[in-house]
Amino acid sequence: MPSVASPPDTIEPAGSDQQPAALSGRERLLSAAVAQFAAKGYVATSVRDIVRAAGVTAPALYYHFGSKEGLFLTLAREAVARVKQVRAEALAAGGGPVDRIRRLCRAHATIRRRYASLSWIVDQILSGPPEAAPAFDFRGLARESLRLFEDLVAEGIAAGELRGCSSRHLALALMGTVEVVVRADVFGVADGKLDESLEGMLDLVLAGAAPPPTSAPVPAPG
Amino acid sequence: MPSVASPPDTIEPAGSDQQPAALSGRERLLSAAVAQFAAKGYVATSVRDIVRAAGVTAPALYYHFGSKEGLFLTLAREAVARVKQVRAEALAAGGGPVDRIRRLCRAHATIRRRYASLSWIVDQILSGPPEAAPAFDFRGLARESLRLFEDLVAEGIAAGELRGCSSRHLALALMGTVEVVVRADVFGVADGKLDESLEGMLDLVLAGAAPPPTSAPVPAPG
DNA sequence: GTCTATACAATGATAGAC
DNA sequence: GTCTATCATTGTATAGAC
Repeated sequence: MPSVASPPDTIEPAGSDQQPAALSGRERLLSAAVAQFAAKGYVATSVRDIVRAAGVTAPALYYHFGSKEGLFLTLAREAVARVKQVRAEALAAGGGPVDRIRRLCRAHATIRRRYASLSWIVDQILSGPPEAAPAFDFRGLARESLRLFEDLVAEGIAAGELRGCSSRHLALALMGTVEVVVRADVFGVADGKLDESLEGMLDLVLAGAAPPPTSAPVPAPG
Repeated sequence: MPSVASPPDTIEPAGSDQQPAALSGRERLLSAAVAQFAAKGYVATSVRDIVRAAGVTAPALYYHFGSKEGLFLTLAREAVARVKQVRAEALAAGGGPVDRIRRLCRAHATIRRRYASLSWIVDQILSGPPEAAPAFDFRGLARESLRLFEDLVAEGIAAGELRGCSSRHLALALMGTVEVVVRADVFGVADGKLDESLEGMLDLVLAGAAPPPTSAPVPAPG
């Protein structure tokens, strides 16, 4: 019974691309597939490419995953699981709504950089319409994220940490912030400046939603 | 001598997908290719798909563009030209720095929705790394856009329309705003609300960079 | 669970007639 | 400038031995 993510880091081990021969064929296939899909896209990656990189032969792939698409879907499910996990962790840490908003942004940005290959694969499907890859509902994940931000914003408004504004608009702006940091290399932003850029953008966006400096501030309800 | 974009709207005519039989084979090929590339991605689109949709045969494609890649590059060059043109128009209209910033954002968002297919093809190459499509330097275009926003922001700060803040960070936040509007469908935002969303987000982000309401405001230098 | 060997469809591209 | 016919290659996938 195939269960994903049992080994600590099947997918995308830190750094180089050699695979410890100790890994099973199945694991080597998963690992090789992320790299190949990310580098060339789903369609452009052939089964031959994957099995060669994994050091196994084609029938091994079909034995474990049934098809190229099956392998992809396994990867996709793992990606979703990781996002949900990171989300939960970021929220569990507590703090005020704005603190949690910032943490959630950082968490999103971090996981998308840490698992850049997986993340790109997801993007491929999200932005790119059908047939570019097997059907998989990543949109649900995106909508969930937006909803999460909206709820946090609403909470922040209720708590007086944010001024009354459209929670939808602020939530979208926050997601845009994360989006742009993740694709920052496209704009020529140095890797070392990504954290700084994210914080700077968050400062700006959240400043736009800061409550007006009234003479009688509302520190906490009640 | 192949020259692109001579006819008013070779690429992506409004609405449906029928092609007026009056168009030349070359034009029909271009038009069909955008649609197909956008729908399935570069690699997943076969030469046969394109020529069938264009109502011509394979040798016609090779006669005009030399290869599938050549056809793609022709499209890519046209996309870049359109972006530069729209940019120029948005800036030429004059007004204060903040006005031009807003116009530039709207222009970016509009053109990317108007030429959604072309735009998606560009994204495919921008976000997705090599081999997913022929090499083409769209990054230069993205960097140019960022630079443009930075300059406008700097100008806005100098003019007192914006408070002193990192022009890089504000520029990135603005690009994120556009980015998120373009991909708004991913988050389940209704098409009819895109304009409203963009304006709302711009209000928020620009509010975060608004100059402090000093007792002695600085309406204009000198 | 992994291999060798192979089936068979689809691909990008071309030769040469008109 | 467009066609018919075709090539070599690569694609996904499988049968059957070990």
